[in-house]
Amino acid sequence: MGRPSVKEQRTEEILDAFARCVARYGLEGSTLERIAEEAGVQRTILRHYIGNREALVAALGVRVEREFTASTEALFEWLPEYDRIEHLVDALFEPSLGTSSEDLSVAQALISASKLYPDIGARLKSWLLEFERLVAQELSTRYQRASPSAIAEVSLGLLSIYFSVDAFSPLQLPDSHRELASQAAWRLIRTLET
Amino acid sequence: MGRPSVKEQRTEEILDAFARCVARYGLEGSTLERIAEEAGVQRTILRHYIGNREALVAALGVRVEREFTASTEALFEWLPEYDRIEHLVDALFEPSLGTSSEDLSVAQALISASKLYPDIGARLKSWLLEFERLVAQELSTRYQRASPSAIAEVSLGLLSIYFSVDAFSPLQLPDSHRELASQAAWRLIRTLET
DNA sequence: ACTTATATTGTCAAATATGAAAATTAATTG
DNA sequence: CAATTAATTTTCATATTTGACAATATAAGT
Repeated sequence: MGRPSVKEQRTEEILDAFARCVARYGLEGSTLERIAEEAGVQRTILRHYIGNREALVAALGVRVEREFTASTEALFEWLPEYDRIEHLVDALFEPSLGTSSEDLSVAQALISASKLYPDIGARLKSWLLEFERLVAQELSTRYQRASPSAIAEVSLGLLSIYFSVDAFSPLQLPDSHRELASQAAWRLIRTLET
Repeated sequence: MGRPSVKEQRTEEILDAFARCVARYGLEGSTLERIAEEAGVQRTILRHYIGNREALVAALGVRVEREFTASTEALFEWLPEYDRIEHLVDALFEPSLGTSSEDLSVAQALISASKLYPDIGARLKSWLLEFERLVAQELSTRYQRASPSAIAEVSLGLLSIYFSVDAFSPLQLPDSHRELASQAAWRLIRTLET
């Protein structure tokens, strides 16, 4: 009995708003006021449902790892049976396919801040390593004769290029940059042939 | 006559401290108090020599562009006559050669914040494009038969990998990651052969 | 209608961050 | 040492941020 709880939804809304703020203002720039405004609620609501700033940051860390891991795995699940790598590269470099650009901004901001929040750093690290592992798996399935170290090098390079496209995006480089990045990724992948 | 001015040195010290804070706490997380403490002066000193927060941020932008551009060009000046690309890659991926890791953290933080500070964004953009231009120049001197687009792709890929090594560094990935990144860079470069 | 559990709003105090100016101290030159 | 110029410290006001709790409103079940 009693009034039905909206704790789940509110918590989601709040952490979503928090993530959007982090993408825009960075972690330290995301004040409780801003988060509340972004979520369209009073500031005291944040405290009521989640807790103080420390608790909010911790909750964001947990949520981000969960979401990112899920969407990364969803991406690989979604890959069709054939031309998997082609689809993967398209998803990584096509604007607004796969992981959203905002997510990567959040990831960057949290990685930079992970010296102050080691727990978040650990979570993002495990997400990233899993991402790398999935890419490597994909590559070694296609390029069975490639050595493990070659696979590791290309996987890392691929992810690096992928991340950089987003890291540079606030600079409003010409659109051609995204295409160049995609081509660079393919260059790297092709080094695994024969 | 009168007491000798230390404006130059103080200004340097303050902006250095500011940069260190930005690397650690991000731009929004760098309060005047923290910067002052990092510089070992009173907060009012910042105001006296540079101005309010807005002026400080603007000054940091100017300084960062100047410093980064200078050290990037110094790097290319420093390259010997032969094996220039080998030395360049070493400089980029060897820890603590060339541009310091802290500088790149500052660059990342400022790039993320450049939506709020368009002027800083423009400065970093021009630095980055110059960096890319220099790399491209180096590559096309060595690989004269490579097409301009191939050169552009590899230059961008190279810088992306370079930046990512630093972007990921707070995660304390195994040391092997740096080596993998370097190898990935070489893989990319070798695609320009013949 | 009453109870109950929860949502939502309101209020206050403390801590921190910023802005601005006045007052003081220190080094140099004549 | 006196004058001068600039460095440094002191002080005050204001705005923002955060924390904590009280008070009220709302939607269920009985």
